[in-house]
Amino acid sequence: MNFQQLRIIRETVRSNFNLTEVANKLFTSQSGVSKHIKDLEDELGIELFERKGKRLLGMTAPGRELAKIVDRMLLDSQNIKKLAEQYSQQDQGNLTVATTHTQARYVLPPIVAKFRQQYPKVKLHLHQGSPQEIAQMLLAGEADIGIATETIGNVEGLLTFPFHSWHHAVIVPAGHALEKQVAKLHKSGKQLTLAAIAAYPLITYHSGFTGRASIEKAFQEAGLAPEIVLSALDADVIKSYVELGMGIGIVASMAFNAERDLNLHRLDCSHLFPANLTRIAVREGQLQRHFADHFIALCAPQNVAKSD
Amino acid sequence: MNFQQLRIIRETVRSNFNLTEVANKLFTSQSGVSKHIKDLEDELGIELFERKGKRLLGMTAPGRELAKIVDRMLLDSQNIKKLAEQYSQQDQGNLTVATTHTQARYVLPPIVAKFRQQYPKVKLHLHQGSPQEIAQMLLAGEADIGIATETIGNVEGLLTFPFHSWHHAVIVPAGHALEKQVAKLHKSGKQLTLAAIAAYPLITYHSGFTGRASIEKAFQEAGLAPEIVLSALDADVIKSYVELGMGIGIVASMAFNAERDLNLHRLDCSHLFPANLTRIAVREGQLQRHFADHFIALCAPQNVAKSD
DNA sequence: GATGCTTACGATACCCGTAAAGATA
DNA sequence: TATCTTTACGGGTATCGTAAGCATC
Repeated sequence: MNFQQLRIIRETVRSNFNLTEVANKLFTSQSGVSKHIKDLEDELGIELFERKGKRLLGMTAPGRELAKIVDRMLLDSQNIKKLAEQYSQQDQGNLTVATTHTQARYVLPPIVAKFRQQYPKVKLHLHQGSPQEIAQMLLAGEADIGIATETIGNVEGLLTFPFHSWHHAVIVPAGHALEKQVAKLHKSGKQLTLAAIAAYPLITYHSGFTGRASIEKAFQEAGLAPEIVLSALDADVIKSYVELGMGIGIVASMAFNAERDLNLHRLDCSHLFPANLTRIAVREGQLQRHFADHFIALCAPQNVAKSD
Repeated sequence: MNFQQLRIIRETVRSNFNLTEVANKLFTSQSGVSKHIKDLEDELGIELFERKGKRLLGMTAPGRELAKIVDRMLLDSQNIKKLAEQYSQQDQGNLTVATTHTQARYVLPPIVAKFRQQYPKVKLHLHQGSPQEIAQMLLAGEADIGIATETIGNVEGLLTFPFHSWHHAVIVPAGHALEKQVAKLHKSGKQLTLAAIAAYPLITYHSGFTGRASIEKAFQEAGLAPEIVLSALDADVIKSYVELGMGIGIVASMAFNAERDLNLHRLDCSHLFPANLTRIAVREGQLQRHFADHFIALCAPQNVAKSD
């Protein structure tokens, strides 16, 4: 048994049992991959993979159990390397943060700026993706820290803790009818309603992103079925189309900047949609460079711009 | 990094940083050991061992942390082998039980007999040692199951659960004065006292064995300092000297067999000494063959002979 | 002087990649 | 036929053990 064999086992699972792909990912030859698997199976005296003729289709029962252990071992092997870097190059190295557009664009900048000041020699990698992709990157060891709002909370193998809580807000073109409506309501001591919002065509996030689920839930519970004319990955795109007059937008409230978004106005609706909790996630059992812990420490409340 | 290097790191710690010894233990050459350590240190870019000139004296801080991870990895590598055996040879293999004389001689026989019936192809290895040695064997992976009474409960890295609870008993030569004394006490509804026992020279276990600590504690709390004229590792030895009239014995009550020990009588003293809890221990994180789990299951209360 | 670690060097075994053959869709 | 896996084989590399050199006690 050697590490190359273990890497091959892990990569075979990840690559859906296509050994050619495994060879490419690990920068080695197909034949070597094949032989390594055979050698390991011979050494252990058990079949690890289900085969139909020469094709691999999946794992056997012992194979699945072995894969779990292999994952742990390779994680530990990574931990050894991280440990060594920790001591040999105190404040140097790489930190990969996987996050969504919203966080990267509107929440993380001040934190990243502070971090760079403290660790000028650390190379920061900011990866953008969906919450699912972020979880995958963490589990595969491709990212050190993940930050996302949905789903990330209950992924097996991840350790998460709260980062910050925020609300959605409605954005409208300056002078929009809804804006006047809100002004009137305020005078009589009332607030904006979901029904009033649902009367207009909406532009908001793709499902799975930035609290889209909580928006849908709020409307559904109110018995409303608003027309969502456009969905996008990020608030910048949404704002562009709101400016064009295609509809009113629902975005994370911190995505609105009064100084820059001169053609838009923000309407508070923290009473309409439930608060969203953005979480920080790391892979369970993975050793973190000390500056990674420091990055997480920087994500304390006082460094997060108030958005409501 | 390869497994041989990891094995060498682990063995170096275990062998007190004597590389010659490491080489012998791992059946390889000194020079190879030396080179492997150097290679690993070079690869990681850190010193793992404290050196004085050419001698290794101990570990550096990163070395100590690395050793922990290495232990985990090698444990997992063992787990992979166990897993493979599990599937390739269902009911074959080896089971090493480390225990003390008392358990091996008076408690385990019926359990071992049942086990052999169920798994005739499993080779059982019964290792005897002190509780400390038992813990060491478990932690080093040399034994699968440990059974002992003292200290084993709070050893880091071991998982323990209760096996059975038992009391000490006093044994005396047939017709001994203490025996008559007890008979009298019984008639007036009274019981044997510690003071009555302490009046005679005592023969019991070595300290660290079979509840010796709880015996001492009981006397001490009663303000008594009995004379222990002989201490031994096991009840058989103790009984021999009690028969010779050297003193009265205090042994685990299950060590007395009325049918065999015709020259001795047992006096109940479950009210004088606290109960002793014998525990079963396994190494934390170590995969167990399924017949090992079965062995533990056999240690259920109904299979343990009542001793009080 | 005895023990213990390191370095040098030659033999061996292992790992890798190319190429050809066989199997599957 | 195109894709994929296995087997065979030659070249290269890494590992191992012997032996010599050199510290430490």
